[in-house]
Amino acid sequence: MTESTKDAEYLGLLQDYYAAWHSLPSYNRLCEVLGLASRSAVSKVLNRLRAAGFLARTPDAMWVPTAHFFERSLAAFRVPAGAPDSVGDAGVEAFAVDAYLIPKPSHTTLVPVKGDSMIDAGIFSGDIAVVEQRVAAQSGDIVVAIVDNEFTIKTLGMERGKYLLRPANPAYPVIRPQGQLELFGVVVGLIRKYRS
Amino acid sequence: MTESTKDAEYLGLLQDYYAAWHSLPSYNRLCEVLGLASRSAVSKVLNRLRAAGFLARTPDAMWVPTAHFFERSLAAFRVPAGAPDSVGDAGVEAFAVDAYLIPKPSHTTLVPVKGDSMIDAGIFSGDIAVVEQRVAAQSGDIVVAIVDNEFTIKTLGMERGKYLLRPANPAYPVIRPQGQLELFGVVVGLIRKYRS
DNA sequence: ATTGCTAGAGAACAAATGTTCACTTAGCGA
DNA sequence: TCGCTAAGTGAACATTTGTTCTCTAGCAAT
Repeated sequence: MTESTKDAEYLGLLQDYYAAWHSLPSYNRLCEVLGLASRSAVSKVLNRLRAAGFLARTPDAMWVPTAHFFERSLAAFRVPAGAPDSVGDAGVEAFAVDAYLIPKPSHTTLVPVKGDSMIDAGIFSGDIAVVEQRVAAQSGDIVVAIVDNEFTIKTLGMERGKYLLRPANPAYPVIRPQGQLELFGVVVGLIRKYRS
Repeated sequence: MTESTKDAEYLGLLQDYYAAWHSLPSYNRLCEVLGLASRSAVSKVLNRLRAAGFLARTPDAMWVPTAHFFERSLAAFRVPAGAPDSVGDAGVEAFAVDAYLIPKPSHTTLVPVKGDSMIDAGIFSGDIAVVEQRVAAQSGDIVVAIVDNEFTIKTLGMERGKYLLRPANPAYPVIRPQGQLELFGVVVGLIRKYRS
């Protein structure tokens, strides 16, 4: 928060570069991007930005952006009546969405929601559920189970040591699976799009 | 496309690493991440993934992910009871979360939702609204307006030629702004994240 | 079997990497 | 005006980088 005006500018340049390439450039390229002549200056800038919390390093000493690095778009939100139109750069916030919702891409599937059995949980037909494929889940999780060869989204409940699937809509019955419950995954996020 | 099973696995490992660190690792680290012993093997894997369209290179020859890299698998509607596992499976198509939700990044802001005035519309406190900044909206749109210097999300309605803001919760009153309605934008999408 | 093909191992290489120095410059307060 | 501090320069350095080469093991088709 104490980063100087200059460093804020450097941060902006970095964010723009990242938005364009989804990666941070090498020192040599950073010289051009930041408008610096020496790599040692680049080194100092990076360390300052790390101190300010915008960058971090992997165990292999690679520079990586932190959550703060992507925060800018959200930061604009408590703006009073003025015009928060300084939204500036594209890509950044879009990219944050993906990272925000999908921490484990390779185990994640997007499942379209059909039906209104979960409306009381704010899950509507047409929404897209972000599902992390797992074998285990806890009571209370919203899960995707396979019932009668169809995906179904319900809240996982437990009754006398047996799992059951609870809809969030009084018009639907609780499902008590006979035998093993076929669990596809756990709903970790939700995506909805309005109009076209 | 035609990438082998093994490459699909490599891609998954890369995607997970990227999700965790927001950058691609160096060759040495890639050896560990991919479970390979030689950097030359890593090189070949990367080139194969580039041929498949998942990776690209910057002008500086750095490896960067492409749009394809961020596509998630969208489960087909009615997957039969089997296991619809990873990438190449039938019934699973690619889906880019960012492009889906945010077609116009430069006019789009993410606004955290506070309060429960829209619960009946499935918009909960803690959700994040995808807001496209516009001056005009239609009756029936869910909009972000500025009332008393605060963002508020409501359904835009019209009554005798005047705009009003309708909550989706009977416990809240309809807002009839005096004078000009200060419109921030239109809610075009919604993002929700469950637990950890 | 034999052939061909691909994935991966391993070594060697020049080139680029990131860090650390000592040095210069600019801004600021006393 | 004098220092002091912080930002940036430029060179030097050992490491690491990514590429290329050859070589081997496994697999499929014949």
